[in-house]
Amino acid sequence: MSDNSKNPKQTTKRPNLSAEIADAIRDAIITGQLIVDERLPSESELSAQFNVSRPTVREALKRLAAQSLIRTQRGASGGAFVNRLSYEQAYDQQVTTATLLLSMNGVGFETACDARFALERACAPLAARNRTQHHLDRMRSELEKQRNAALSDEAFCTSDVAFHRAFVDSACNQVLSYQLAGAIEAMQPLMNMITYTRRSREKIVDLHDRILTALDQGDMAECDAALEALHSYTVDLGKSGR
Amino acid sequence: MSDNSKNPKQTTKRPNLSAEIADAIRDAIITGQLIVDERLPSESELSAQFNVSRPTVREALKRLAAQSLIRTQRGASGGAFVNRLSYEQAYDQQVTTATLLLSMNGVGFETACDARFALERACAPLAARNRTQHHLDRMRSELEKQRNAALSDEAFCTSDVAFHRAFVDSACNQVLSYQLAGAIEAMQPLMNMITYTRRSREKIVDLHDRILTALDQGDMAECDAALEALHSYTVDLGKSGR
DNA sequence: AGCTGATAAATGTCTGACAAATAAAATTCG
DNA sequence: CGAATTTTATTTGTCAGACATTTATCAGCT
Repeated sequence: MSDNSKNPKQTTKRPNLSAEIADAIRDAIITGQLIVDERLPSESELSAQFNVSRPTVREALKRLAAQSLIRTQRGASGGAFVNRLSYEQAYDQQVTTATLLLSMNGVGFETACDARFALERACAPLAARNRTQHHLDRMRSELEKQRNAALSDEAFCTSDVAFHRAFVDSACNQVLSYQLAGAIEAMQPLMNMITYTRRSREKIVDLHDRILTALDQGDMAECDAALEALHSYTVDLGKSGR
Repeated sequence: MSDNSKNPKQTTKRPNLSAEIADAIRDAIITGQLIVDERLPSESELSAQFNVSRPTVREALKRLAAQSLIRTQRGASGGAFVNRLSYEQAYDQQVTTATLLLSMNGVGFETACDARFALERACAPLAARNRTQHHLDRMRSELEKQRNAALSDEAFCTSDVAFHRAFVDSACNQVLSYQLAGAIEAMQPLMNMITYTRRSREKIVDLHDRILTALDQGDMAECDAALEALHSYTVDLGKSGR
């Protein structure tokens, strides 16, 4: 790792040192050569190792920081540390990425909707088995909000998302919750924008109630059926708008 | 946007200009103030606008580049452009993030497995409806590979992943394919490491065959049953190893 | 008109410096 | 001797200016 800069274009004529360095460090983290909370060499040491200037190293480190792979700390015994990727940070990235994918690639409403409900229905069996009173309470609380006719459209939507998030969380599977963060949160604006003028809150609240009741009783078939009904209703709303 | 540097600590004592600038630009992209393929101001102009130096601006831009939000181009009429986030780029990030989440947070084998198969089973209805001959051929081709007893463990696993990827893709829903990239690819090493010594290839191939046959016939119930069987078998393998 | 070379604009990189934060060591005082 | 305080060293954050490299554009020549 000392003289890798002697030969000018060793691999594939890369005019992008900071990206190269970032990739090298990223690989070291992914393969486990650098473990969580381990401190990277200081910027000066890294610039010496890679034979580049400090600004270049810094650009590489910022790339990694943007992915939450490292965190930095100033001062003596400060530096860059391998970051334990938290679910919260991963959620945010997931939501950002999913939002952009939807808005930038002209994904059709029905496609997004199909994906969203397919994923959510995947949670039903686990949710029926693992849900706790805490989850049921969260969902019931949101449902009460939604019954209030004075609620603004925006607040109704937020509560809608919270309801479905609680449902997903009730599967008690962090991986699933993470994976669905994008599907649920990113599609809120999309679905909201398309359906909020025509939807019947009453019907949605009824379906939410069916879901909650089914979950309470551990009836995963009924739960799935209610989700499917919500799916159909939403898709129909989308179609009628075109 | 001109004198935002006059008051030293306007919001929350942030000693991190490059992060602040990156967030500002990111927001502009997400909210649609900057649209795809639009060119950002040059680094010099940005440093003037934000009243910071060019290296600081560059660090901000590298953060965005790391998330594939922008791309840069050298030369006259070059610069930073808002990037159309492609599914391919999103796949990579998804897989990287999911891999790290699993390895860094001590996710149990069963939890990961439950999530993985729940998500994959979510594809079954859509797959049964939308699969094309192309997808079936891809899966059949992988299945043939897997029947070859001379195949190395590693190659068998790669083919296994390719088989499931083809299955997911057969739902013909890009959003779903994107969401499942992490679930399928990131868990390969995990599942492989745990089960490869004890699993029966024959049994797995049989189950793959059931899945493929069911998909061919559009029998989504049978397809789901086969996936559930594969799920149970995998979980059992994990349990017996503990 | 078509090709060629100069020009300008932009990113990529380097050097060197200073500011700010922070922990550890050194010092001072009770 | 022990505790509080000051100093010091280390490291990241920021700045300024410079040069290298790439690339589109345009002037000029054949």
